[in-house]
Amino acid sequence: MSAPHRPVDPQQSFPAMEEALLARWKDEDVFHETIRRRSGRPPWIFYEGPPTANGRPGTHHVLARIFKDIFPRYRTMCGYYVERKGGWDCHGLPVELAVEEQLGFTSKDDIERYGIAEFNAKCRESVFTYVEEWARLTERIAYWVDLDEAYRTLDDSYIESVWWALRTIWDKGLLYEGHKVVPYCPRCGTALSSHELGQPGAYRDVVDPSAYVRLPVTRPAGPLHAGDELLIWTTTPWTLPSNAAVAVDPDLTYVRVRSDDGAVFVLAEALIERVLGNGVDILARFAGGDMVGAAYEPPFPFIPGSAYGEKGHTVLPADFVTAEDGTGLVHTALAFGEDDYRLGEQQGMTVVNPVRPDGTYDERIGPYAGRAVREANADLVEDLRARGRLFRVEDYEHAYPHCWRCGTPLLYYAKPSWYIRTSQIRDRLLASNEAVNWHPPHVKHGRFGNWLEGNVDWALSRERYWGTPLPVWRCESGHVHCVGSFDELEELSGVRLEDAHRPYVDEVGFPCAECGRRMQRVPEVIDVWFDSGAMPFAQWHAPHENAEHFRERFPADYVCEALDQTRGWFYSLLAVSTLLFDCSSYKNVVCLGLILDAEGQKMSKSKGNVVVPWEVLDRYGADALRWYFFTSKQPWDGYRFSLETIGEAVRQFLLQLWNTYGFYVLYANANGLAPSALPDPAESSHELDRWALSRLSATVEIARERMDDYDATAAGRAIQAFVDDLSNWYVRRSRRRFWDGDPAAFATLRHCLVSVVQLLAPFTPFVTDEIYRNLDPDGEPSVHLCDYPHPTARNLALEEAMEVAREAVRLGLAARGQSRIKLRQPLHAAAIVATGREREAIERLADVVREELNVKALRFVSAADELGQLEVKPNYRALGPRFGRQMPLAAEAVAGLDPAHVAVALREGRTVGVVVDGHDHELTADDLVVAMQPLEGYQLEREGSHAVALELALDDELRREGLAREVVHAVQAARKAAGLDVSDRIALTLAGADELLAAARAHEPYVTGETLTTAISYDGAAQSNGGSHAVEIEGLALRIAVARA
RNA sequence: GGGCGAUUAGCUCAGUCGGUUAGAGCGCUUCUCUGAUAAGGAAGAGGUCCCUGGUUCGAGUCCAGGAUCGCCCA
Repeated sequence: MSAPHRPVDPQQSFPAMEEALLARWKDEDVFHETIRRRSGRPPWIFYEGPPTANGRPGTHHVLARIFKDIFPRYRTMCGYYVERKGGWDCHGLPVELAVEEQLGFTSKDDIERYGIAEFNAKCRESVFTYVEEWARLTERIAYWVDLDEAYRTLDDSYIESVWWALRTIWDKGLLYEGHKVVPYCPRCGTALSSHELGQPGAYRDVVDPSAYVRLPVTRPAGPLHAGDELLIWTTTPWTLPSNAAVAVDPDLTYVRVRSDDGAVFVLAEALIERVLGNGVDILARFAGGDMVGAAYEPPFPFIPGSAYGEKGHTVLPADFVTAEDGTGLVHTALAFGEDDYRLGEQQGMTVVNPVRPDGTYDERIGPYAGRAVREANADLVEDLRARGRLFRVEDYEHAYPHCWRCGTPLLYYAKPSWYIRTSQIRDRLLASNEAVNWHPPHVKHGRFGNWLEGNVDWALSRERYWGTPLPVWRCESGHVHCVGSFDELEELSGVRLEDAHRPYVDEVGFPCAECGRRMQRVPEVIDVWFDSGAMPFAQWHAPHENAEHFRERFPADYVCEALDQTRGWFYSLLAVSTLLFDCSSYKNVVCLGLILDAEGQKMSKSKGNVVVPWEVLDRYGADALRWYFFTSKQPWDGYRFSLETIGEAVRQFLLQLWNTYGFYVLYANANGLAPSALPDPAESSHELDRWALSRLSATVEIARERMDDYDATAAGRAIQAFVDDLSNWYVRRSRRRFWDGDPAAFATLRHCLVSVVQLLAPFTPFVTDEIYRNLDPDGEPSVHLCDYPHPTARNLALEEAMEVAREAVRLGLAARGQSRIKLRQPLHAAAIVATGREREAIERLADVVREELNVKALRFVSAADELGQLEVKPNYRALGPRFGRQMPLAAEAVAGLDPAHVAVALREGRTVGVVVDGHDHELTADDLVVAMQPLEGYQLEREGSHAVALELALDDELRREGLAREVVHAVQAARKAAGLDVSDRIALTLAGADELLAAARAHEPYVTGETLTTAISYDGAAQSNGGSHAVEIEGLALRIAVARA
């Protein structure tokens, strides 16, 4: 008889098993088969948010990728057709920076000298530096995604789709060139989008000099006198050479005050004390509006007031001035602040920007020309001091934005730039968001919703090289045209693009349709976030190709990324699709939290606390890592991650599952029971079997319900709870049936195990497939080709009854523990306090309870005062609403009742009367809780109204039986020490104390049966045999010899 | 400075509609069981449910204010 199942190694290395399964999946093409099986079924759409492969994948990428994996797997098993097209984000500054670093470049000039074509060729290579490690990790963690068919944002087809999108937006009048003050990186030579400002590490605390500067009035207005000094405050001294005006709040109260040294300062009244201290002499009070028009001497002489127009170096009214900090008079440098720029626009002033794109002053700033602006701060302040123009300087610590890639402090800087007028469709963005199901839900109207509320136009252009070129052509007369396809460009120019990137696309020109002059592409490329936001259609080259294909796959049912993508991909997806299709690209989204180290510190290379995913995978395997991420907590709360916590996940769950499976295989093989020989588990009449199936069905219900709601955590925990029930209750209580070869027990356990691995397959795809293939050799080739289990009929009464019985067992075992009488020693009876349904439940499962407690009989005690004293308490939940503020009085009245009377009355279905505050009330069984108070000296365990007591008296018969069990225990140990298999038959020889031998004789069928003994002797002849074992049982000697029969 | 979230045992986390003895796992101590054995069971130690105030008969749970941490924004 060959064994029905491959033997299970209890010491199985999970990583080794996983490697073997990876090879089999590859051979059998299981992933694609799971999709092929569902072709023609309803689609369920998943979009992959593209990572960039120019950096190594880290643990946080593993987190994202397994959450991208689990729900598509689940939906596939549920019968949906779930394609999983991978993707790579290829463009953008990170790539350029890596190449610049490699080539030792420090500025854009270096790139231009090197050649854009050559530079972009390097970028193209660099994008995929780590693509193999990404692919290897992706496969190793069993993220089933099609990387062979992955979309790549650098492909010309992808770019053409992006062009189509931009052209469509252009046609709607939502693409425009504007001049705005933008955060600008002087090193990278480009503006940063607001999402880039949102990258981790963008805002850092820095200390800048904050200067109070004196500006003498040269032409007074209103109450001002010539020579009065306007006090202004700035935290960016480098903008002072560009001072164009001073802004005041026309309605705020300002004062002229005389200071100690005789100077007259002008500032807001509310800020006198903060700026000047106490005891100043107020000369005049007036509204800010009164000062408007006054002219002053600027802090630096480099740029004359006239350069800004008529209003240069005068006092202007503005709506953004507050008396919160500073002086109430705001230094205004038109090119370097959004408010400043807007004010200049309103006042018809000319913007003068003496700062070069590389962040240095130009020749207009005399001695400072060529210097990096922020580095000049200190010298500028000294310069002011030397000329008596500095009132005070202090260190000012504030969070200041930095370039998220190169770390350079940004400048706010007026630049021409291309925008998408997203602010105009703000309401549509909000409406799109309304339709999205967010996990966790608070993101929807919290972080993300608030962000949409404050939507500003999308700064789209980048003055860089490696990116999707902005398809806008402009002629010398300023006419502009946006191109929507390569065909269109070819028609216009006669040139077919072979590479849509710079510099090739820059070389294509054509005559202007309006004036006939040559049109040339504008130099900018676009924000990479627009690339990724365009992936729903661009991944298919829609609409130029596959338009229908795309429509069938839009929008996505599911996307998942880390929480930091709220303003990244989640926004770009929503914005692009709302601009084009007026709806969101995704219906359900899961946000993942941050991964911290074991101490709660953010993982970073500089701290050296990064856990490399490979370490975990090599030591514990992918299933362990996946299980930890799925079930340890809600994924958006973030993780405290360490190797140790993963080890716990293995011990807690995977080993328990593995042992239960190993147990099945061991005994199914020992009994030669093949799956085909087993009965239908649903036919079993055994209570434990029916209980297990009902619990299984309950678990299936929860798992499906939670997985449908994208809650892997609760689903996984429910499955784990079932595995625990299976292992620590079903198997434990059924062991006898397994070694007796009861087919119903095997059928039940096998069905439960197979169902469990089907439920778990999306979570831990390796161990589940290993188990499935061995338990169901005639079934599907892989568990991943199975259908997700469906719930069957529950038996709620039985589930409840088992709860009650287990509670009785728990209490009984606790009493055992207290009594110090070993569990191997049988006792006469356990007395259980239970009435009504609870008593029925325990009677129904009496065998289970008796065996577990090792007692001969169960005795029920309905009049519970036999075991302890009754106590009656109010049921607050029921009585609280009824009595309200008189609840304490009611509780008092209840406490005054006679518990014995109450118990009798309630058992007989009568009500109990109480008087509360002079009024009569009737209380029913629901209104009262009858509990036990144990009497002194009883061996009793109680909890609430439940109690179990053990009868401790032993007689000779019980004692003999206890000794017989000790003998069996010793023989089993001897069998094991002799290296016998569990099914080997033996010849057994016993010798030693008469009392032990008598006990064994008295229970000989039991002893021989338990130990698979075919021949037993008590003559001690085995003493001469080398295989003899000497043990001591309760002080009595026993010698045991076993030999294979 | 603003928004969002978190704070429960030494650690990791549950805690439903507000209900009166706040739980689990890990770790620790003691015992026990064992034909799954690096598993299982019992007992013990371990708690200012972040703080303060409020609502309520009753608050870990609801409200307000504050603290600390994290993320996002300015």
